[in-house]
Amino acid sequence: MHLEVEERARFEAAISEVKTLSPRQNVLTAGEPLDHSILLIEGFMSRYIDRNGLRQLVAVHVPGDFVDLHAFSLEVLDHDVATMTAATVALVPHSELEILAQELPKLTLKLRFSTLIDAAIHRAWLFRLGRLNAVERIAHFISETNVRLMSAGLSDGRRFALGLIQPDLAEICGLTNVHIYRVLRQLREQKLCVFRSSLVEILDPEKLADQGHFDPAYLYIDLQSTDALSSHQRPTK
Amino acid sequence: MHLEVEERARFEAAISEVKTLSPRQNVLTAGEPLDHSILLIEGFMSRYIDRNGLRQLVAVHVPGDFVDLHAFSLEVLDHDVATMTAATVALVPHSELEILAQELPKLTLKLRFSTLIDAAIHRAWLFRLGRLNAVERIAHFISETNVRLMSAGLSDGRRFALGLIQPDLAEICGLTNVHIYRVLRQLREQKLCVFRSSLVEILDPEKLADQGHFDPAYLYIDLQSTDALSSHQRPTK
DNA sequence: TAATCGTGATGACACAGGTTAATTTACGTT
DNA sequence: AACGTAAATTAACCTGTGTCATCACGATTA
Repeated sequence: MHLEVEERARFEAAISEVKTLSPRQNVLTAGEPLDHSILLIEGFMSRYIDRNGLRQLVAVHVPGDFVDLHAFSLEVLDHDVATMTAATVALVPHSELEILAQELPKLTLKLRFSTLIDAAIHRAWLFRLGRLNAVERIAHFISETNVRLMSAGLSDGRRFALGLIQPDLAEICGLTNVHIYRVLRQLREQKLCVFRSSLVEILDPEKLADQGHFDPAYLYIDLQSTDALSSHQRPTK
Repeated sequence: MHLEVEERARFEAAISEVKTLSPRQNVLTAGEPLDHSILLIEGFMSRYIDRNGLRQLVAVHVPGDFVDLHAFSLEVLDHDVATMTAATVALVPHSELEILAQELPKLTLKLRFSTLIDAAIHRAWLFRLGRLNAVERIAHFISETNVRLMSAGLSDGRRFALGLIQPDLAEICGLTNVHIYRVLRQLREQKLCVFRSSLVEILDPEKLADQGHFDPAYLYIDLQSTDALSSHQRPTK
């Protein structure tokens, strides 16, 4: 998301607190009332639905993402939020967002746009779960994550660090962890990609995207200006 | 969605055209630029992703829904839109929505809220596809639709008209139409619900919701004020 | 050093749901 | 009334993924 100098300054001033979170930590629970939203600065976080012990991830967040901007209007979330890796987050009070909305209508538009992309990603995930088989689902997810991380300056298009383990992939793709293992082995043997918890290596990005029926259009990424919201927090690369 | 008298009047004035659409008609295609949004007044519509002939529904719309309000900010859609039954729709130019947003900030909030609920429904669908088996998926979908139609005054909680056929259910639930038939038969035999294209009859709403792990919280329906946006177009209830 | 625990790696087996194909029913059109 | 087409219904068979159980490995912790 590209911010003007003034917008960025004003936005940073709205941050009430910067926190470090430990990995695998529950951060928000469905139903609790919220008065602030979380901007992810470093690390990976997830949003998931847990009903009767059945867990389904509904989003994976990368640095630069607003994790729960939708809580601003909903007031109460319909899902839980957790860290996947250690993470650094900035908290922005809803009261500040309200003021920001009045002062900088253009920034508000950009924020709304980001929640709409969040929904577009939901839809791509629906397609993934509804119509792709196990190998295709993983291929789709890795391709999507690769593009999002490229846009955040955290992937060169072939290699990136990702804090996810096999059971995470299972909860993302609606599969069991035993089967995730089979799929990863297959992708390795086909020389499409190698997934290790700490590092993902894509050997053939194009074939992988093909296999996952992946087309990045729904991410609405302007490939000209790929600086993430948080890029000022890290050495821009 | 509850609108004040002034809001409703102003909103109706923003409508540029009311159209009747025939059933099973494609209305919008992914990627085409849009300058207006569609409010569904009567009938049922769907949004779906079609990639390489694989079709997955990502939303079903009931009267009172804004079908593509998100197009207002995205400008281009990531999915197609079609009618399921014959339908009446109102077109609202984005330019009018822009003006509306400035004149009536409260209405804008309400509209944003409705796009957030749209996303919350996406998430419930993700859970459905990722974690429920065939019978549970159908039970979940029918329970959800029942609640939404109740809120629109189009279901009494046990019976409602729905223009969906078995292949639609397949594209909603990520199954094949052959298997949909098996599931519907099972639900019939278990005396939970009877699905006919023209009429859905829920014999045991509570058991059906249980079976589908359905909890309506994510619909954010205020059971006190259940008038739909379009309710002024029809005799209420 | 041992003990514990989370993660990854495997195999054997079971079954939910897909595939294919055929038949029947419903419905709109001429 | 006759026709064509799409939907519903059904059966036989197959396969992708789940289930269950075990083992190996490395990282913590006692």
